[in-house]
Amino acid sequence: MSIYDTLNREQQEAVYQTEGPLLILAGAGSGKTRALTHRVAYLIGEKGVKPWNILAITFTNKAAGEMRERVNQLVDFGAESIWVATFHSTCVRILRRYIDRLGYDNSFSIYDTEDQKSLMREVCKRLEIDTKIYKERAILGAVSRAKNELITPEGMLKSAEGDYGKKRVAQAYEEYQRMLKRNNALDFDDLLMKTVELFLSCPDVLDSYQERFRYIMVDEYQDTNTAQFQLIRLLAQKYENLCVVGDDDQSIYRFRGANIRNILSFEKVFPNTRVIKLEQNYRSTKNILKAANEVIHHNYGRKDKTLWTENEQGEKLVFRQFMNGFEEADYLVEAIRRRVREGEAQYRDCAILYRTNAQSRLFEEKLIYAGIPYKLIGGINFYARKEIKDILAYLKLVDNGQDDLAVQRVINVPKRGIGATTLNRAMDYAQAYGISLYDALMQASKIPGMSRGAGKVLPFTVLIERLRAIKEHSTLPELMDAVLRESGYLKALEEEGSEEAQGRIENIDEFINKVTVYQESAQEPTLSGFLEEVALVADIDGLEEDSNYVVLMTLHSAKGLEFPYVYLAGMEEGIFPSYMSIHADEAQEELEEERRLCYVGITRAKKALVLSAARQRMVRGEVQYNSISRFVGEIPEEYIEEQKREPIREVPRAAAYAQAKQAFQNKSFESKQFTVKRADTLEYKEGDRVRHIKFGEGTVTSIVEGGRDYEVTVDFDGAGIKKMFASFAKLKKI
DNA sequence: TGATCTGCGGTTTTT
DNA sequence: CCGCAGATCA
Repeated sequence: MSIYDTLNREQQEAVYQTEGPLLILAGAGSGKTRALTHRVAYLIGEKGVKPWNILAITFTNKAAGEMRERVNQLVDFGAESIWVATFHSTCVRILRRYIDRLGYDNSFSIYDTEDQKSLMREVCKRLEIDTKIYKERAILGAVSRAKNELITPEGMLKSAEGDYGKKRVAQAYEEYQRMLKRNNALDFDDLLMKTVELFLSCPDVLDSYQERFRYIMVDEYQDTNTAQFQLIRLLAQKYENLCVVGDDDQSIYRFRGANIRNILSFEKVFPNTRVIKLEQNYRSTKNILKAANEVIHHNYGRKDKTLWTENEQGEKLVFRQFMNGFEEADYLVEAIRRRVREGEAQYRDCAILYRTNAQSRLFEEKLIYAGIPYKLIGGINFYARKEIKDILAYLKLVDNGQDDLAVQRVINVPKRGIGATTLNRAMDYAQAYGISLYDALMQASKIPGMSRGAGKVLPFTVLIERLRAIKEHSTLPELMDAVLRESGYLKALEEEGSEEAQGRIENIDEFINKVTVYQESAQEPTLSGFLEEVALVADIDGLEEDSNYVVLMTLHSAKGLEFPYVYLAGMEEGIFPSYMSIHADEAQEELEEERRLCYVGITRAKKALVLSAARQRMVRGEVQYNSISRFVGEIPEEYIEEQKREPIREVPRAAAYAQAKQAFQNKSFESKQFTVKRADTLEYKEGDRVRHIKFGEGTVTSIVEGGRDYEVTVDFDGAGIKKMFASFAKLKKI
C-alpha cells in the first residue's frame, strides 16, 4: 500500500503524469492540493527528481506555506529546497539577483498602491495633466492593465495614435516609469513585467532558470494574467514539464488582469497537453454542491463539467431577508452563537462572507457586543497604516538611498521645521544635477537659496547616516529601536498623549513584534528581505488555523478556503452582484464574473450555508433599497428553504430605518463601554512573575493606571525591560 | 511654516 | 459617511 492508493483515479493520473504539459481542471473541493502535494512527493520519491528542480507557484504566501508543510509530511527530506512561492515573491527573488542587467540597482524598493499614487500625482504635476479630468487612479489603472499585458510606454504611445486622451495616459506612463527607475523602485506589476523583460533580454539568465526549474506547477491558474503566463511559458519552454491546476468557474480576478484565455487555450499553446478533470467533490453536502452547480450553469463559455459528491444530503440551504442591515447582522451573529452554544460548532467553523469590505463593520460591532471572538481579514492592511508606513519609509531610506518618495515622507516627520519651500529647492537641485533627493540633501549647503534650510537638513542626513551605520552591526529589532528613538518619532507620539497616538504606539509595538519574529525565523535576516516580505504579504496570510474565532472576509479572500458553516451576507441586487457590474459596458461579462464569485462563496461551505439579504441598507451614508440577488433565485427550491421574507411594512421607511439605527447605536454604545473598560483587577501585581507570548518570562516592575488600560512594565529575563498595555500584552501570571 | 477647515468624491474585488 | 487634498488663517 503506497501513499498514492488513497487518491482517486483521476488524482492518481495527475500524479503519475509527470512529463510534458498537463492541465488539471479541478473543481471546488476536489482535492487538488492533495493531488499536487502527492505529485511533488512522487517526483522526488519515485522519479528521483531533485527537490531544487521543482518550482511550485501559488496564489498567496499562506497557500505556499501549507503546500510546503504538506509535502514535508509526505517526503522524507528535501522539502525545504523546493521553490514554493507566489508569482510576486518569485519575481523579487530573481530580480534581486539580476535586475542590474536592466539598469536598476539590486536594492530596489517595492512601491505599494499609496506610493504609486503619490508618484503619479507628481507625474501629473510635471506633465501638467489636469487630475480633475484624468484621475490618478484611472491613469494608474490603465498603466496597470498595460503592464499586465506587457505593453510598454512606447507600445502604448503607438497605439494611441490620434487619441489625445490615450496619448496623455501613455505620456504619463512613460514619465511614471522614468521616475520609478530614478527612485530605484518597482511597483507590483513591474515585478512581473521586469522579470519577463529580463528573461527576454538575457538568454543566459533565462537558461539558468530553465535548467533549475525542470518541473513547474502553477496553482489557481485561472487567475493568471498575460505577464504571468508569459513568465511561465518562458520558464517551461525548454523542458515543457508544466503542470497547471485551475478551475475556470473560479476565475474571479478579471479586474486585475487575469486572462481566462490562459486556461481556455492552454492546449493550443502547448499542443501535447494532457487534460485531467477532477470532478468529485470531497468538501460539501449534496445540497450545497447541487445549488452551486445550478448557479454556475447560468454562465456561458465555460469548460463543461459537473461536480458530484458521495457526501450526505445535508440540510437545505437557508435564505432569509431582513428589514435592514442591522437586523441581518443581529440574526447571523445570533445564529452563530446558538450553533456554538449547542455544541454543534466552534467559532472557527463559522465564516461570514460578503462582497465588499465595507459590509464588515456591522458584523464587527455585533460580534463585539456579543463577546464573540472574530478575525477580520482584509480592509486596511496593517502595513498601510500611517505610522507603520512612516517607519517603513525610514527603513526603506536606510536601505535604498535613491528612494525619493521615502525621503519626502519622513523628512519632516516628526516635525523638523523643513517645509515645502526647502523641499522644493532640494528637489529642483536634485533634478538639475540628476542626483537623488537624498544626495541633494547631503550637499544642502551648496543648494542656492537654502542657507536657512540647510541648517535644519543637516541633522536629518546625519540621522540617516547614523542609522545606516547602526544597520551594519545590529539586528533588525535593534535598528528599529534606533529608528524609533533617534528620529524622535516615538517621543513625538508619546508627547501627543491622545487616544489616537496611543493606538499608533500599540501598532508600532505590534510592528516591532513582527520584526522580531522575522529576525528569529528568517534563514538569513536582512533589511531588504524584511521590507520585501512586508510588501508582499496578503491579508489572508494572517489567518491562523489553530486559533478559535469567527472569520469575516470578502468572497475574494475566501477563495481556496473552506468552513463547515458559511454565512453569505448581502445577497442583494446592487450589492452582489455589484452595482458596478450591473451597469458596466460589458455587463454580461462582469455579471458572469460575479456569478463565479457566488459559486466560490457557495462552495466554501462544508455542512451548512445560510444566505441573507436586507431590504434597506446604508451605503455611503445613503439609504438604499435593494431587491433580492438574482443568484438566490437561481437556486432551485428543492435545495433551499426560504425562512422569512420581510413584508413591506407600512411605516415611513426613513423613520423605520432611523429607529433601527438608533436601537443599534444604543446597544453598540453599551458594548463599547463593556469591551473597552479595562479589567477591574489584573491577575498579577508588581513583583509577580509573568509570561509573555514572545518575550518569555519576567518580573513585573511597575503597573501604572492609564486612561483606559493599565500600562505594565516588565523586566524580562531574556528580552530586557518592556513597557506594554495590559489588554494588549496578555500577560499570564506564573 | 504649521494647523485647521471645508468641500468633494469615492470603493467592488487584491498580489 | 469618511478621508483627504487644497485653501485659508495664525
